[in-house]
Amino acid sequence: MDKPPRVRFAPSPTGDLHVGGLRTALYNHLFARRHRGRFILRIEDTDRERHLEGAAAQILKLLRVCGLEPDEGPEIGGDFGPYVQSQRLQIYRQAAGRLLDAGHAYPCFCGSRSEAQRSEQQRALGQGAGYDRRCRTLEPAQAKYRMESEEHVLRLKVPLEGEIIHRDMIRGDVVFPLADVDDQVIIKSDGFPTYHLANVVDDHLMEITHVIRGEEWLSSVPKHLLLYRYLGVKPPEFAHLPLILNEQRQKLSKREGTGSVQAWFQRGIPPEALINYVALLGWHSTDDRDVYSLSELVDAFDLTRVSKSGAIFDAVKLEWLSGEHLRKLNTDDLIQRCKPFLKDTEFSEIDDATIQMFIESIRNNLHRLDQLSGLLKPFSLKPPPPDAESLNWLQTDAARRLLPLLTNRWRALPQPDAEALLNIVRDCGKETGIKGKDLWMPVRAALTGMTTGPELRVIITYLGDRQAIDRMAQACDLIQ
RNA sequence: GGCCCCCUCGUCUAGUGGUUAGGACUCAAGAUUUUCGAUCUUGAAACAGGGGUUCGAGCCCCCUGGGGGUCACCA
Repeated sequence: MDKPPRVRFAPSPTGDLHVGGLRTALYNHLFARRHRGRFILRIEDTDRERHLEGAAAQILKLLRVCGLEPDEGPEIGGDFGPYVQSQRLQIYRQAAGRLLDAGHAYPCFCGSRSEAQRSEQQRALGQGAGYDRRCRTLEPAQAKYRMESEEHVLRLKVPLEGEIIHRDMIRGDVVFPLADVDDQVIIKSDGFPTYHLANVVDDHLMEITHVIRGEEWLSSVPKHLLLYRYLGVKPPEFAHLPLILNEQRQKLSKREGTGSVQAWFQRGIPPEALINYVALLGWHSTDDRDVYSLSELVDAFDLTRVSKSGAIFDAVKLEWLSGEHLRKLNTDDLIQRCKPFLKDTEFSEIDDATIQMFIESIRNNLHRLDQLSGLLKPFSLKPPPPDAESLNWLQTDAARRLLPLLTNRWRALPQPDAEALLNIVRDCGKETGIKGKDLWMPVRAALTGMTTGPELRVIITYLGDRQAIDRMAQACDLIQ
């Protein structure tokens, strides 16, 4: 690469960041870092109706949480600002004006409603969709006159024949017959540009060298290429990423629970895991690796190795990866990340040392931080009544023999710490010939009312001998 | 429907003319563990179909089939 590349992530602020957007941002970021280029954030807010207050700030925040800090963008600055399209309207109008003067665009007075009806009719007839180009042949003088007083849009004058060849970094050459390309609106009647115009103008002005975006844009490439041509500028390189799909193999939307980045964070998937997972959706190195940190991704990433086919989002594998990352975190970091998920539990006030003890006892079981309260239930100081399975264990013959015996010996202990208590369990096991599950499950059930959970030693240590002995006694009463 | 893209285990993928088609998730079995996780070992599981080209095709070409995207004054 001769010059350092400049790439951008250009979301529209219409809601949450979704996982498709996150992956697009990630690939752009990886490409920029890999080639020592610049990663730019640009907000494409040309749709005034769908615009959502605060969405842009939220997107930036989430990118930062993921470690994808832009080099330029709103709130950040840079030499090519402003980075918000609604602040660049003058620029688009000028560009559109030049297109109009050069005869590559024309005003259209047809109005949106009648056009929508027409499109539907045409589609019903099996014709190519799109505008019927009624205004394309208006007298220039007359058109100009009407523009003064009538509401209108500006349309791109697409050649009626010929073809346009697009060379894609991922897909190779793609040929589009121009006869199938609509006379796209480039300036709306409210004076705002459409995506196509604003996008092309900005990518040029911001000196974007590589456009890396989702495949849903592939079919509008001819419009964009035409725009570059008519504006007299060299188009950037393009890479169209395969789509991320839901189980129905359709484009994943942010409306679906699995599609929302924020929803995953709320469930306690660490950002590094989401990044890692999403990186693997459409890209893989030649080695057999799956677990990557962001910086390892930067080293390994290669845009030309991105695959062409859509990838189904698999929450199960994401959660596995999440567990892997959670386990890799250093303890202090993990403690801090756990705290928000402890907030509404009975453990909200406990100290870091205890949290650490908790975490270490369940670390291997943890896939999402929102599992914390469930996993920690055995430590509860106000346990619910024993569950069905525990009850079964408490009613075994082994339990009936064991529990009273244990309780009495525990009571008799001068220094009843966890280790001493457990030694008694072992001793009783030997004496009675009860071993394995038969030995330990009744104890666990008596102590926690559950049949799963962390090591008993840790639980007893936390509960304290008093509490432990009391619970044993209660269990004995229960099975009498 | 037009145009465009895509097609290797259930899922994500490795593979660029000669491979027992590899890995990961999931699943199953075994081991280990005071339970469940976790861990280790083993196993099940795929080249959409049909024609070519070639000594030889998952890899190249064509057709069929299937999936998807797009056809807005939304991005």
